[in-house]
Amino acid sequence: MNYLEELNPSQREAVEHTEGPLLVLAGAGSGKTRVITYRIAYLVNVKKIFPGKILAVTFTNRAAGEMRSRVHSLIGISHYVRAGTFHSTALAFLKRYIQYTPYKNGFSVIEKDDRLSLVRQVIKELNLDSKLFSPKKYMHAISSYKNSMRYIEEGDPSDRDFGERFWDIFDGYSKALLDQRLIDFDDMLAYCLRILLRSPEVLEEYKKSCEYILVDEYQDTNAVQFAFLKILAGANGNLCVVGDDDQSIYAFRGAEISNILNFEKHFENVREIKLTQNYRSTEKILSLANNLIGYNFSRRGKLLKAERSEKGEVTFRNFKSEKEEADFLAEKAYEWYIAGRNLSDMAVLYRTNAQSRNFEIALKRESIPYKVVGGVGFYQRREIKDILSYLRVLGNPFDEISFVRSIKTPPRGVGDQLIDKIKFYAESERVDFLTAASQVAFTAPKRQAMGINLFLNIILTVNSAATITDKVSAAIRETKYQEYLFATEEREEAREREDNILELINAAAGFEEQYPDAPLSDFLAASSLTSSEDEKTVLGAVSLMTIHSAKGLEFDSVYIAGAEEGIFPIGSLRNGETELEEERRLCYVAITRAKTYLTVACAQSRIMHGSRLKMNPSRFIREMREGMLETGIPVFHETFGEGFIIDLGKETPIPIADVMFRRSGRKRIRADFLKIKS
DNA sequence: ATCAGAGGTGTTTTT
DNA sequence: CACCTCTGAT
Repeated sequence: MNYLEELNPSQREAVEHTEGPLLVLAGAGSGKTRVITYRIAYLVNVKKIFPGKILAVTFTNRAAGEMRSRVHSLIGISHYVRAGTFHSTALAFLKRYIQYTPYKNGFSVIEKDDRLSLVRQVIKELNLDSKLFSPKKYMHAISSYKNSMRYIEEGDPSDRDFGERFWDIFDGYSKALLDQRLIDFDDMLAYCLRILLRSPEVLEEYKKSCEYILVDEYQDTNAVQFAFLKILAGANGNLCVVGDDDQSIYAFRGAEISNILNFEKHFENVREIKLTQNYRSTEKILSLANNLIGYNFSRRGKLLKAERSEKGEVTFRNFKSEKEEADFLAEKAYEWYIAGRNLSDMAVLYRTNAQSRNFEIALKRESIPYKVVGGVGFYQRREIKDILSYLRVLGNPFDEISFVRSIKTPPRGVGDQLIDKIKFYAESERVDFLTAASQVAFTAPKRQAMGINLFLNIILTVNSAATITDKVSAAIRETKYQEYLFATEEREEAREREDNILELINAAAGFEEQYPDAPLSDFLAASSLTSSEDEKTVLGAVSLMTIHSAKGLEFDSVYIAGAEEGIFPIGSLRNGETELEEERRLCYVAITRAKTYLTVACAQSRIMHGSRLKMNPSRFIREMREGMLETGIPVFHETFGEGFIIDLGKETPIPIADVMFRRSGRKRIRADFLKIKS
């Protein structure tokens, strides 16, 4: 087994320690994926474990795919190794044990946007004012509740934590899901766990296929995911979790950093291994990362050591405006390109998606190829949802949202009133929407009946197409979707959307190639589980993305944009320190994406919410540069008084107000105070 | 039934 | 600024 030689001693230990709970604290760039894949290979090849007894879980499909292909190249066959996201794993489980769910006749997956419309609908039906009862907030509350153990145990319904009408809305939403045979993202895991908790025979059986569990990005697990692992592995199980507490950036979505901080309290005889040798970044970059993260208190503590010997290059820039910030990047990208380097080795990272705009404009102007990664995902695009709604309604004719969407787009004379009739019929006769539609068409006036029949004919034609790919093509063709696009949208917009729907045909073909006999519902489920996170960076183009989407990636040159108070850290920190620490971890993630070159940029002013605001450099700049203030010259800062010029030489000086950064003593200045209208 | 325009609202990150 | 919803006109 010569590949063990390709590992350093700690990595090797992590690979070879196969029995009992194992916590691998893997710093950024320390060969985390390598450990997981080699470990699987070791289990199969050396320990002779049947691959079907191994379960590997990650958070993104991209990571799961990568893992599969790397395992494949190590051991040849990877068919029986199950590597997937928590959600795809849960979905596969539910498919297998569907008789244990309330969805014995099948279900389809409801996506985020549709969940929101459903909540909105429920709020409306309860005659509540959507201004007072913000659908977004309630959606979020429902989601948090479903990600808690109270929900799994169907906790105390008198619980009023979420406010007066929460339970009304929650019940309405739950009923709608059940009626429409829909399952949401949170329920995938919730139902899965409920079954495991309540049906010992299922647990017994399923456990056999999970004798060796590996978890990637363990710091991002939430309470339900933790419970899932716990019940499968038990206190002494062969559970190997790999993660980095310093890279926990998903608390807002329920991730519990305590899962990794207190791992050894939940399991017995835990072996802990730290991976601190960094193979990615140069020394200068790592020292910035180490300095910065040292300001956090809630962490296990570790120092990354650079294995690369090159010094690397770190630059701080302070620009007049967001425009200059973008122009500078465009210039840098041009130089990079002229120097014969690959633009895909370069990335711009920002805190919020909205920041991409200026960079897009600047790069477009200079004709530099770029790719905005993330943002609105492919399957969230309107045109894609429009076409897929036809397939979805075929897959699940009880799905009201997909039914409504498909029957009214493109418009064909079926309006809200007619749709209400169909809904009413479906409800009173307890039939699905397609049946209801055809029934209503009999009694409706000619004109209305024509619209419905037009729609039903399209559905029939799509249904009779043999393959999934053909179904997609049929939906596009029969709805005359392209014509519709060019009739209603600007040329360029329509062209782009057209490209996307053609890409959808490719996606379907690709899916069928990979899973030749999979039913339509599998394709639809896969599309629901595919997020913008899974999009790849493009060869020969600069990548633009949020720091969240950059997790797990690396680039030779990284440009961190908008390092300003109010942006990064973001200006809405409610729980003070806890959230600030998460922002700091986010910054740590951003820095550690860089291999050789790192630029941190801030602007003195920027347009936000429509008006130009004065901005101040992020405290993170100060923190990461700690110990590098060789020649700090005191200076008067117009807003905050005494401060320092910390950046000397060719760069524009960065004035930093001392009061902003003093760690002890005076109270922290609130971020919204920092936004001063000019 | 459909669309255009006004007005109001909020704005982090996403499996 | 950008999005969404609601309204009123066609």
